[in-house]
Amino acid sequence: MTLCARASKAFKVRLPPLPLSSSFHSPSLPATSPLSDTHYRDLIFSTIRTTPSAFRTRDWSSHRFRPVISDPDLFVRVLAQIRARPTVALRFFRWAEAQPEVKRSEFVFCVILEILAHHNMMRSAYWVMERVISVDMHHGIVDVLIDEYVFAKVSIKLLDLLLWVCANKLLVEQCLSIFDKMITNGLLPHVNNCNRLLRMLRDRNLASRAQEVYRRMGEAGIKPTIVTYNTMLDSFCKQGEVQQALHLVSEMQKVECFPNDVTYNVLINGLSKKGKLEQAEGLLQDMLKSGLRASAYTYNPLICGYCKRGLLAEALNLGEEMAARGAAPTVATYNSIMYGLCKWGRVTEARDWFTNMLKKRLSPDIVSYNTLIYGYCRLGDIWNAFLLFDELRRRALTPTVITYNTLMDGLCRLGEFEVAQQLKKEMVNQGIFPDVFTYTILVNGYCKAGNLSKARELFDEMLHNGLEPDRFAYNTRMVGELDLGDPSKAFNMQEEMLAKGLPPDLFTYNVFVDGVCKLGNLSEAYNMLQKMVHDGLVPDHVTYTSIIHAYLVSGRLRKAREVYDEMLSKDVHPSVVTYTVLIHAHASKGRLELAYMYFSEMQEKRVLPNVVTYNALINGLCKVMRMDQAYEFFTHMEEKGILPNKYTYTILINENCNIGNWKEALRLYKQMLDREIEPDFCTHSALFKQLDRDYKLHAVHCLESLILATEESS
DNA sequence: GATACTGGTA
Repeated sequence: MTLCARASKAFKVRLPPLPLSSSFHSPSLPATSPLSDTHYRDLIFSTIRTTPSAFRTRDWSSHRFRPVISDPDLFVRVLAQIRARPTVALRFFRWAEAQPEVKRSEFVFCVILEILAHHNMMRSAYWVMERVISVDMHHGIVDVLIDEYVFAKVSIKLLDLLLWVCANKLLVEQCLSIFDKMITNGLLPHVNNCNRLLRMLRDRNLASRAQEVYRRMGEAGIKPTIVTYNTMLDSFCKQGEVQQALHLVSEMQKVECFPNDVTYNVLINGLSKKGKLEQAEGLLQDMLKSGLRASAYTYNPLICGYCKRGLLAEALNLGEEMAARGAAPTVATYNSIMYGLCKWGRVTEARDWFTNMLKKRLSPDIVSYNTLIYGYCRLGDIWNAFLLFDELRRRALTPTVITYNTLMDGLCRLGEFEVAQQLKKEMVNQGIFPDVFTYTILVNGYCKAGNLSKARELFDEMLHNGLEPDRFAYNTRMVGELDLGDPSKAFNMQEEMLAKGLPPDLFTYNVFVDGVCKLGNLSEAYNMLQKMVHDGLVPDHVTYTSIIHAYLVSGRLRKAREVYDEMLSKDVHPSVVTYTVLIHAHASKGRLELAYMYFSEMQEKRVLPNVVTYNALINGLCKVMRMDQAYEFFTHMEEKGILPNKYTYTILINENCNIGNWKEALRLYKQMLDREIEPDFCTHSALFKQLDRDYKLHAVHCLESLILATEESS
């Protein structure tokens, strides 16, 4: 008799009565039994049948049942024999599982599972199923259950249970395979388990496989629930396919499944992430009209969307509306607002919100801390960032890979590469492994610092660690090669990306357009522009700005203006960078009337000038020695809350030195020091270039007093 | 059973 056949009997048919052999009824046998195997088995069965109490006791080892568990075949039969007493069977099974000599087979598991399922002891069955997975026998179990060794009803129950356990353990491949086998064999999994599977696929960005599962559910006749639809909608939204999501909404309504609050929340989230905030607000109105309650899940994505776009006022309005509707702000609401403030450099205000959150007795989570750390890092305030890093640990929060990455980015921006690398070591010591973000941050940092070899080394380390570079990682690396190294390497990498299913996106094209522009190959840049349009991508303000910039640096101002006009005609909105490069080039070539024109145009279009824009203007004015106007802009910018930086001061110091206005140059120099703006080599050479004239003596005195001061202190 | 917030590229 094969094992399968035996098991089949064990499940479906009562075992035939076993012969009562010999007079050994007592379970207390001598330690060494001279009996043969067959006799021994008979003995055990007879004991079970005639002395049930012997089996009921927990002390199976002393009752000589130990051999049962090292013989799966025997084990199956013993379990089948006591199938009417599930608690005893379970206890025996648990005891067996704890014994080192236990030998398992699919059938042992199937019998105990079948007994438990039959008696509706699903909690215990769950535990058994976990054992099944931990000893990697689930494939065998699935096959046994599907091959009709137990009644279909029980099979489905157990397979559903297995799906559930696998889903809880996030074993996506296992789930897919069980789902597949069940459907193929006409055993329909419960819709809840299908939903769990869909959720897992969504979480792993396997949207197309989710669609496949959804399709097969439909074909097999598993009726989707509102949860199925909501999960699918979220999966589409996560891929940015909001249109497909909206299509599914009409599909679900056709089968009389109507959107609920979660449906709306998912769609509002999807639209907000795409930046379609007006449409998202429209849905919010629809939702309220149909009598559904808006919650933090509804408002937070919208608030977050507005914050990311820099529309803080709108975000705060929504926050008030939300509170007025009785939806209390959550930690995530605060986190979104803090992020919005941090992104725009307003970390002090973000800190105030953090304090407010504490006052409202909401506990900041790791996201709150990551957000504030991000804010400080962006401002170059690594000190406060590290203070928060300490504080979060005192609150018993654990830093995540995001915490480390944010800090490392902050360090790289300050050129503190050694500390960044040290932090990378520390995170590994803490059991947190660098991810693609970590490496992209470091590669970017080293590229920006001009250290291409270190950048290459880290990129290779990432590959060596089995990490799959994404678009960001490739784009970053390609910028490095285009700017510092070997453009052909960059082109090869683009091929590599394509082969990996990463077709060039807007960023990739912009990287290359800018790269070939910098190499002076403007016609090639135009070719690329055509190619990207051919690929269905729309050149944006960055693409155009690169080309405009290239014409400007090559001195072809008229051609640059033509490209600018083309950009406007294509309805691409110029950015502050577009205007700034135009202003810079025209102002520094003495074409101030055009520079002014661009400056007023940008303000009409509500594109806010930044410190670089003002520097460009001040620079142009200084060059034609219109110092009074230069100073006017210097005052203007401060009034608008745009603080001059070291370039602003250097430009003004330089021109004051040129015209021999040494006192004014010194005053500016002092002011910049007072404002803790670090002068650089250019500032100093501007200051000292006239030294060989009147103020050489001053410098000598200065040096002497320095020497004296040193001698006194030593 | 389903939904929100944090890090890297031009």
